[in-house]
Order: sequence, then structure tokens, then C-alpha cells
Amino acid sequence: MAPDLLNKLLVRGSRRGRIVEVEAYLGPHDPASHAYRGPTVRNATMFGPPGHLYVYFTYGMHWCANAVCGEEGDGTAVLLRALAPVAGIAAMRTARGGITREAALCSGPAKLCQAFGIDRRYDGADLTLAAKTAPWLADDGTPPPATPGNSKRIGISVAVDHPWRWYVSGDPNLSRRG
DNA sequence: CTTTGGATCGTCT
DNA sequence: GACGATCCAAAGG
Repeated sequence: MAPDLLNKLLVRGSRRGRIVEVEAYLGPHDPASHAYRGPTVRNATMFGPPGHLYVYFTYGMHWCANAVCGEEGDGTAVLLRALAPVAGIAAMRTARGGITREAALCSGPAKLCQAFGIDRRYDGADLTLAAKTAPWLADDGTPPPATPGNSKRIGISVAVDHPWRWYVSGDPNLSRRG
């Protein structure tokens, strides 16, 4: 499912961004996944029904967001790693503390959450409903890339060899060149 | 351009 | 008590 999320839109209020980079985390079978050691209070949303947002806090200051993709009980999710800003860019700049370069607004998993104002409040949000204030996912008809870029995952220390990162090749908003 | 270190705290051991 | 699905500024080449 991870590459199929490429080119979908993350929407929150007036802010819109096209998903250009994701990583898959395969639940209890994946040592790099928060779900590896089974359900806890923190990762409960991952084990819930698909189509919901799993938001977690890390490094003492950052939020990151995933789309839950497995059936209830599976614990599988896709980390949203980078977006191409589409609308609400002024609001993103403000939320990002005045960063001016557009390609730096959403070019990382914690950056896009900061740009969209996503935190614990939206853990568990239903991504299939066009909500007023909560984040959701829209499909404007743009298909995923026919041949997405693919690489190892970033920032993990175990299960590092699985090529479970996918991205829109050459997009300027990637967290790394690709 | 690449490398390095600091910030900062919830979560699980 | 250790560390993390990160980011940024500063320093070095």
C-alpha cells in the first residue's frame, strides 16, 4: 500500500500537501516498527482499524504521522515522510517558524506535522472523512508514479536493509535526494 | 557540500 | 535510566 499512497493529498483545513515520500512499517514482523513488541498505550492506534492516523512523539520534541494500513489487530502502518506543499503555504510557513524556502516546509516526517499543526490531538483521526479541522486524505485523481523511487528506510537502527521507503523520484520536497 | 552536536521528554526496560 | 521512524545551526572542507 505504501507506494499507492504517493500523490494522494494530505488535507487539514486550508492546508494541502501531496504525498511524495513514505515508508512501510510491518507491525509485529518488523523490528523497526513501534508495533514490533505488541500493543501498548502509545501504539494502540496502529492496531486499530485501517484508514486512521497514528501520531507519535519522538526525540522529546517532534511529532510524526502514519496512515494505518493493516486490518484491525495487524499493527501495520505507513509513515508519511514528505509532502509537496499545494495550498495553505502561508499557514505552513507560520507554523514552521518563518521558514521561507518552500521545499523545506514539509521535507521530513516531523516537518510536515509541524507545518500542518498535527500533534497528539489527531492520533486516531479518520483519514477517510473530509473533516473540518482534523487531517484527512484526499484523492484528486493523480495516480501514483508508475515507477516510484525505492530505497532503504531512514533513521532506524534495526532491520535497516529492507527497501521499504518509496518516493516520487526527483521531487524537490524529499527528505533526501532521490 | 558534509559532519557534528545540542535540544528535550515520553516510553519501555 | 537509556534512547528514539528528527531537525537545525554551526563549523569544517
